[in-house]
Amino acid sequence: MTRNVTTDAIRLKALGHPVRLGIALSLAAEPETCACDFAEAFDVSQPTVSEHLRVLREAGLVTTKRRGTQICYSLDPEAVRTLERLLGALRVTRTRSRTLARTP
Amino acid sequence: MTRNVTTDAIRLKALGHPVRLGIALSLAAEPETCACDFAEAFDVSQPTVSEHLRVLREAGLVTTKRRGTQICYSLDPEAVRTLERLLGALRVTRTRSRTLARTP
DNA sequence: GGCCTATATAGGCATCCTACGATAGAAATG
DNA sequence: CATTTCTATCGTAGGATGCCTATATAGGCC
Repeated sequence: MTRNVTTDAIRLKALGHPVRLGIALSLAAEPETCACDFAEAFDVSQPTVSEHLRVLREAGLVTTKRRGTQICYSLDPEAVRTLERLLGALRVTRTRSRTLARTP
Repeated sequence: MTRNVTTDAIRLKALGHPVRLGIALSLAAEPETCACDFAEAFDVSQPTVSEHLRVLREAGLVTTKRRGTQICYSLDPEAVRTLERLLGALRVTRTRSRTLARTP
């Protein structure tokens, strides 16, 4: 129950950027995508993509695999599952506090 | 399918802070909590809590209801559901691109 | 109105983010 | 080894974030 709020927050923050979220969604549909494919897809420079990938990597959201000169990125399914569980914990479990319910 | 990536990113970013994520988790367990209860719970000043609540509010993650002098916050179940769907979209749908699979 | 409680806003300051161009590193290829 | 390709890192500038104290605002109560 006492989940690691800090780790979760780091991962949510990592996904909390349009480019990085777009990269993650793209990786869900197409695993093992090379870094070079993202620069053109999201209209940012190569160093910027590399930086965003670094954030995702350090958050533990993606894994890498070198394939020749290029480096392929994939989503870490375990990390995604962890976030899904977190979102599940955000589902409201009670409709209203009984103490507050008495107050008009 | 062309979901609003920007809105999703804003919400993920809003949750991507330990205090705000803590507030959200707290609200899931105890809806309609007054703002004043968070300051002591998270060991930050009242204006800081107010600022964090503003971020959650502007992200559409929480709703407010005035009760006398105090303002009670609740999670917006619809926003949570939206994020759950987003996380679902992050589940890897294919194991490997066939094109890439041929490359050693 | 005057006072109290709860919340929001303003101002200030330090830190972090994000973008870029330039450059360095790593692997394949000639 | 030299070159090419792909990726990462460096350096930096502008803006955003997060925290505080001080102050303003809103509602209830006497």
